[in-house]
Amino acid sequence: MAQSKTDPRVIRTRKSIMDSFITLSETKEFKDITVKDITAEAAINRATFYYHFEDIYDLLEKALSEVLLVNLDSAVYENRRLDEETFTGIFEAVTNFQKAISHRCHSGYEETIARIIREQLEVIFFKLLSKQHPAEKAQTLSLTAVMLSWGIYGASVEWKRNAQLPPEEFIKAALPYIRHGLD
Amino acid sequence: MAQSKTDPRVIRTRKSIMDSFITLSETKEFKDITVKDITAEAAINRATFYYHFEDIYDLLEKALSEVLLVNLDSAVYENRRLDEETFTGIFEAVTNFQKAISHRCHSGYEETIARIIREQLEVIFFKLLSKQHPAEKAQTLSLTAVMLSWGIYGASVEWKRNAQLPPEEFIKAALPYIRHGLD
DNA sequence: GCCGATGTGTTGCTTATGCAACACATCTCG
DNA sequence: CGAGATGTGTTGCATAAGCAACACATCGGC
Repeated sequence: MAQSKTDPRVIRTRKSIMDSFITLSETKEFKDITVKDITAEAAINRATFYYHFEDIYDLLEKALSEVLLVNLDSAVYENRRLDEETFTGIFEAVTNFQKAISHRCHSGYEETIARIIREQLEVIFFKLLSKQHPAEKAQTLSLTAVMLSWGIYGASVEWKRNAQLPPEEFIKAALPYIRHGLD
Repeated sequence: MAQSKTDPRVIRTRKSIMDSFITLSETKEFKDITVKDITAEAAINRATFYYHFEDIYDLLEKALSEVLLVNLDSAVYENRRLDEETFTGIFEAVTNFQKAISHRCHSGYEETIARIIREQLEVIFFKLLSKQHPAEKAQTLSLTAVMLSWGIYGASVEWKRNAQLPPEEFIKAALPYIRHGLD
């Protein structure tokens, strides 16, 4: 509730730029997408791009964060509790995201994407934990969220390496331990 | 080739307003759509609406003209000649248009819509005639276009009244006479 | 009657976006 | 090597779009 509503032009323009970037990324790899490509696709001025984003790496982060955030939010949706179902949904969202972008970033972006995923996971875990344990110290919740995000991300990497099971089966093995720890 | 490119913001905003109007008209009748509805749907400011359109009737005309124009253009597409196929396509576009908006304007707009249709028909006929008879005087071509547009519109009214045949069959009866006159 | 609620246009000022030009960096080709 | 072509970021100024407020009209209910 901090900022008193943002200008609709800003919302439109940012969305247009991000959408164009996602659209282009279905054709080209990230490294082959230029700022000119994006502004041409979005039919906005190049100066306007730099009004909203530092550079194309900034856009990459914000666009991917946004996509992941939407997936995570819809995975959590009504389940405010951090239960097994929510965990499974979150893990599926992460693996879907990884699959979706695996074709588009053949080199050099792995660590960036890893960080994006962990950051978004941390945010959502912190929110869920705060609801579930309102009395707990913020520092404790924050640290727990950090550890969970690293853990889930690590599990998704492991899943990618030898994916015999579907994600929801794969993560099932870990759930009792996570829950036990949480409870 | 007169104006040296229009501002992309203008194109976006006009399109957004017209699209919103068309979208709303799928739910409500024309007479129940307010300027506020449109600007809310389009997420633009009301003052911006009045920057582009006189009032809601102005929008009605421009939006419907645009829709019809697109249909007509795609009906004509590559056939630059005003032959039987083109005529049939144009007639179909008109009847489709009439069908599409017949649910949305229960009262009071019939004459407006009739004029829109005739105006657009006149424009497209004049263009086609000019290509086909470049040597002819503009006044002659213009008058021919006027008469054709009234004629085709009248045929569409007649078709609506007792529509036993599909449009392309219905218009077939008139084609020889039109062609004979044109040739 | 008159009141509040809702819609229409308009206005002055602020802010976001467009545009053209610039300096700089790569890169490629001869 | 040098010259052209392409991409990046930045700047100053022009214009479209946002916002809040206003006056006015219409309508339905008390």
